[in-house]
Amino acid sequence: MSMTSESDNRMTSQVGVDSPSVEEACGGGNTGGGLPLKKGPWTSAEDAILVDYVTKHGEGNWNAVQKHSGLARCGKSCRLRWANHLRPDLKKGAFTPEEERHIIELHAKMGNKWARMAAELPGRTDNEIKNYWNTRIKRRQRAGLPIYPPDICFQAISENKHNEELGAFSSTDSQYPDFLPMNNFEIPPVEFKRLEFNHQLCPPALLDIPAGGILDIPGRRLLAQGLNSAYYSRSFLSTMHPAKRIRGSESLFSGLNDDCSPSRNDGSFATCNQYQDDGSLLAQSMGFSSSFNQNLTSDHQPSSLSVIPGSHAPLNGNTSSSEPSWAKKLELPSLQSQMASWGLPSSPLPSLESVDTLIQSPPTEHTESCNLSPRNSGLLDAVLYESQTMRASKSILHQENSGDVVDNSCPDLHETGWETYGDPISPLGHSAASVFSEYTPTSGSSSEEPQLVTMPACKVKQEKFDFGPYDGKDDASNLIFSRPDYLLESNCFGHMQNTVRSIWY
DNA sequence: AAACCTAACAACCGCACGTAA
DNA sequence: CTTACGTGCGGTTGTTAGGTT
Repeated sequence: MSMTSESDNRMTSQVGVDSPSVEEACGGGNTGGGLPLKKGPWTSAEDAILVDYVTKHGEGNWNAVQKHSGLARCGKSCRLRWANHLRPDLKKGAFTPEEERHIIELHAKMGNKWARMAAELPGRTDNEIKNYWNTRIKRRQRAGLPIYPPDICFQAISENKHNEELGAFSSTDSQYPDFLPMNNFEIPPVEFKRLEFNHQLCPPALLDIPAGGILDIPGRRLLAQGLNSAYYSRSFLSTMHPAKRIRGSESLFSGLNDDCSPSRNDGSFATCNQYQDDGSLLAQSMGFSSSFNQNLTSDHQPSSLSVIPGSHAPLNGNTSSSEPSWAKKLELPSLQSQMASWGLPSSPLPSLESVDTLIQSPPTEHTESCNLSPRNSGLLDAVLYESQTMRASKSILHQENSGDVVDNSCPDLHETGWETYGDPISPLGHSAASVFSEYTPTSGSSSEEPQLVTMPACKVKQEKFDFGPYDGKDDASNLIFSRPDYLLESNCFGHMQNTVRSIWY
């Protein structure tokens, strides 16, 4: 409470009791007899009053605190103060390494569920954890480091595979009581090497995975982002490279329609020069928009598009009334939330909804009948869920692969799956590109300046990324670790664990 | 010494949900 | 069934201290 004490005098002078928006700030606006409510830091005197009151009357009914104690604070503020500072069971001081590790695991599991995380960290508050996490994100953002340690990704996917083999799925957290061994704080080292932004290593390559050969998209996305991108959370992404964010779906998709030639059929990339410095171009150049072009020729209007089997969205861009409830709001870990946001069958932006027509979403029946739901589940659950979803979607596509609706070759199926996570509202283009251009390790020596990587018909700016020394080799063994598909091969994990040198911590 | 930057912390704000009237 | 209220949660902003330039 040193801070409170120190601020006592200051606060009494600085924080007046005449704050104009107090009533709005505290829902209900209970001023208890018209006493103006105070805002700002608490004084020790106020703390004492609150502690005394709670000691006598217990927690709850916070608005009564102000009424009965004369404290010029709204109930909301009282609750917050008590919960975050005055509770006797609070643990003060910095997080221990064990706690930090636990937070990371919990965040991978739960996402920004601070309260739930706090429930698993005795003596810690949601606010504390949130502040810690946000600070940590900033720090790692600045350092260009991934947010989640690779072993968490490995663990998640390994368990995914294991559970698939067992055929046991559960959406409950208790499924993973020991999500990661607490004593396994040491991360296998990852040696990042230069990765040429070769379009053969771009999503087309990622997507050219034999049908049914390996895990479905979620795992690949997981690793693509978890291992290669430092940008997992939407908020994180939204603040990191504003200039690269997709400015608007309108521009993106009008661009796709108007400016991008349907060039995917020959494996090349569309010409979209106007998006050169935009995530949409990156997204296109990464190929995620490629199957848009399968359906979207330059003279296609959205209304002329067909409904992809399994899609909830009518292709005229109207919001689907049958949008599955889980699609409306997903509560996913930061790893997941980014992914999931890309994959939402319906995006919050109406203008994006035309995308929905191109994004294959799981049939409602399937969703409803599925035991797995990304809501309130953790990373693994979401992975499993999405894997199932993708499988179901693939199945549907296979069944209806007549060519009228979707002209699918096997790779296209994968591409469709990849697109499923391609909600342009979230910076998929950015993140997808980030996997290969921004956050794929590049040579320290050769990347002093942003690199322009020439691709068929478009250029992608490759940002400097310093992952440490680079030995100058571009051999496949170096590159392969950047390939999520490789990472998902069932036998790769052990090798990976032994080979990679972490840039974590 | 001043300006600037960053981390850590505290608190506010708006929204959502549950419940009682 | 509707509404108001209480509460919880997550996002965001503001403040301060310490370090760096």
